[in-house]
Amino acid sequence: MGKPIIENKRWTIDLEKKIQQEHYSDSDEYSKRYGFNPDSGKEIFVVDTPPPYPSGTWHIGAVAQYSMIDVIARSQRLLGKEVYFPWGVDRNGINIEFTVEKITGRKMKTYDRAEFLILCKETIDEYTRAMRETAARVGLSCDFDREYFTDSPEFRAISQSIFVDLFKRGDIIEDMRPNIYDPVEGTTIADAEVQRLQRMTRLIDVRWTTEDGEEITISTTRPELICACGIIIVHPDDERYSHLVGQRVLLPVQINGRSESVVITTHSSVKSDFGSGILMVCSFGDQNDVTVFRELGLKPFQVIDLDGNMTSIAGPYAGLSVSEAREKVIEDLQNDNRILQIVDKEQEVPVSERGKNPVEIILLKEWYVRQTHIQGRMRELIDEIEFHPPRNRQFLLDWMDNITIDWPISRRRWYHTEVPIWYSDDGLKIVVPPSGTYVQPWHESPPEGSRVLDRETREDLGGWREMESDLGKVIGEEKVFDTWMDSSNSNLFVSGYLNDPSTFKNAFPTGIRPQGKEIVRTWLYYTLLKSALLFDKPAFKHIWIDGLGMDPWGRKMSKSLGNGIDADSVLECGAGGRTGSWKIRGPDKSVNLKANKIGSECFRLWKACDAQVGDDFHINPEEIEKKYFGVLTKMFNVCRFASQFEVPQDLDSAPDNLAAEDYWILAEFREMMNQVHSSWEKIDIYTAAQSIKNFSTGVFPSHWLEMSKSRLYDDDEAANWTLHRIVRDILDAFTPICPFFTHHLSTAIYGRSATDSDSFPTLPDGLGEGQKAVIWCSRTDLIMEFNSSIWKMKKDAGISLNSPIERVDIPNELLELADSLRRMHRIS
RNA sequence: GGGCCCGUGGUCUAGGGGUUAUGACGUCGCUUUUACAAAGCGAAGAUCGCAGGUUCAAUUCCUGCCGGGCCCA
Repeated sequence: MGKPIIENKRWTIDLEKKIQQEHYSDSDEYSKRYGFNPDSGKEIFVVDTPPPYPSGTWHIGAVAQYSMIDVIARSQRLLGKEVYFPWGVDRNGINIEFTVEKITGRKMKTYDRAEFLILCKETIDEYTRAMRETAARVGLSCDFDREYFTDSPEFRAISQSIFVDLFKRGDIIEDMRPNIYDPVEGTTIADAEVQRLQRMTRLIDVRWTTEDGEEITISTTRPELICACGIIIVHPDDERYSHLVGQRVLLPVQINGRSESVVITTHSSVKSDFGSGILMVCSFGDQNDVTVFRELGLKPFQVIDLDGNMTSIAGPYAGLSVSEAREKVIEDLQNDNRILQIVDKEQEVPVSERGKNPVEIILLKEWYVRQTHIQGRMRELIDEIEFHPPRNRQFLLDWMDNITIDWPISRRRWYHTEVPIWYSDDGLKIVVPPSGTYVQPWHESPPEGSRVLDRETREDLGGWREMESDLGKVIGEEKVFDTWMDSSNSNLFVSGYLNDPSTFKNAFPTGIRPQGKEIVRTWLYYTLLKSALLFDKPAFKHIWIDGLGMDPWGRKMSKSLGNGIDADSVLECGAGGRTGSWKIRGPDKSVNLKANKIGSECFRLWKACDAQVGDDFHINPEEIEKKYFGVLTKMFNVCRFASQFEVPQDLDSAPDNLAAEDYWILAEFREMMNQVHSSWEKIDIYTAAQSIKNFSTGVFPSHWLEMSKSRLYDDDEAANWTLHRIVRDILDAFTPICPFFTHHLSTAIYGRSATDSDSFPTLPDGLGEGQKAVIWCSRTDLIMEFNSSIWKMKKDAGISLNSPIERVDIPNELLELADSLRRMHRIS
């Protein structure tokens, strides 16, 4: 026994930052510790880290989620697996295009394409750096040496290779189909990117006239689409209109180059009680129009062009924008005395998620991934995957229930992966690049090794070099991929697909996909789709779907609500003596939250302990400190206490003179550690965290330690062994949650970092297990009750805890502990 | 309109057909026992959202309602 090796009296944020900096500063040591070595011979476990999108500051909810992904990675290392925890950054997409447009005040399409791409790259590089700093600050143990960007040639080459592969198999097709289109941004978008906003619109009752001269009323919010009307429908059971079925009706507006009348028929999609109960079906007002056109085999009219203007079919309205045309049509109808009434009505308008522009459904030639044919098989494959928590599987199944059309993957944007295709002069053949080569067809020719395919049959016709002269002037495709087309390859990329086939064999299906529930319908679904199409396999072994970070009142954090919390402010709270304070707009009034010290370790401990996976969690810095910093202080002091006693030479085998209380606590300890071990195996962070926390701040220090102090001070070998064995093992078991904390303590006391531990610590065989251990565990409650009763007795008697006390009977079951209990409480 | 989640002391949270209903924070009281007052121990504090139903027995299961949240249409 001597002075404690641990000098500080408590854990501090400055100490934490110092350890953190040391931890990341030596990159050799870092990669030895956390780098991925596919040849280690251990079981490979790949984490398909969600590549964050750099867009300024990192949302605290996301940082909290990432810290838990790190807990998963570290716990799997502790279980002896070869973990690949990649660090990827998702940099493709319309977001960065918008950012550059905003910074420069110029729309993308006024730039030269190459020049604009450079601007995007420079801007996103800055954000990328800031993000990596936060990643280190919160303790992520990613393999930063293998950092990947989704806009890198290597990543994009994979996306393009997969595209070519799926094209050859017939799973990617091009077709002229109704597409959801954002006319302001000039691009197609997918169903998953459509959002609905409540807006006031005018519902207009228009008088139409049949061939027989009968007048009928049709209500519409889109009178400018009358020129695209393909058919008029009524409900088959609606007797008011049964006499009209089969008649033709004249369009009440002027048109050009199409029939001036349409036929009336029946369709069950009509709601008879909406408006007059007669519905005009136009190409295309909404998704139902698309369905009716398809079901009835009608030929759609292309009345809106790519700029959102009316085409020649609209006759006098040609060239006007959609909204101008609407006003003009209303005015003309009014002059014609064809408007019966106009009612203001609240309506849900579909808008694009990114640009918030009202979208149109128009006919476009686009690329699609076929998906409707494989839904059944996907369900079978999804059944093989373990979900955490199981109930969150439902989000995915619900989304899949609603899939009725193929996935449009081409976009008319720029900072994305290019569709890797060139078209022959006659348009009948296409040229595709060789696997592994990234191409930009809009400004370059097909590279060496490209192949020529029949555009229709997909048959390989030969090498590009040999056939070049027959193809005429090839034209590069200008369109790009939807960003999900890239990000849905993340698991394949990190598992070694195409780049490292031997690793891929062992690493796929990918170990785990951790993500938030808000992107189940996109990132998760599309990834599963890819694996189903390419390999007929599930993409993952485990899927971990966490809830969302909310403000302290349970509302989503957002700029408009003014309730956001910056991640760095929480991680830096307490550093250099600076406290944290947050002014947050609550439901009623603004509230000031204050905290003195939080940091990464406390933050991670909070997230691990406070909410089960899948539940939304409230982020309140005040509570994080209040509830969890004390836990760190307590555990720190237990270690500090232990550090004053010399560490036994041999911690692997127990001395044979263990006292009864040692057997007891080792039994409790073994049970707790079994619980933690199986929790780490089940990816149950919450239970592991709670188990460690409860044992090491509760029964262990308050009962065993107090009971054993006198033996420890007397240099009792058994007590000393028990103390150090438990403390050392706890640090190992706890290291996934608080890596810097355990690294510091274990290095100081035991000369080796808990973060390096690659096997879950287990007590020597026989110790703390078996029949006797079960009996000891059954006595734990009694031991704690007995101790409490003495403490209470002394308190009631008004004497201090180290005062002697007389005439106390020790319960029969605890007679083996009698000596220790007497010494602990000074019972005479 | 649909799916899912949530409603338990002042606040947050665990549990789950029969318990004395778990723990944390806060409050109050007591205590500086050779680790820890940024601590320990103890106490007070809950008709487990509301209304029905099933049951010998409901906080727990079922139905409906109310309130909050997320996603979708």
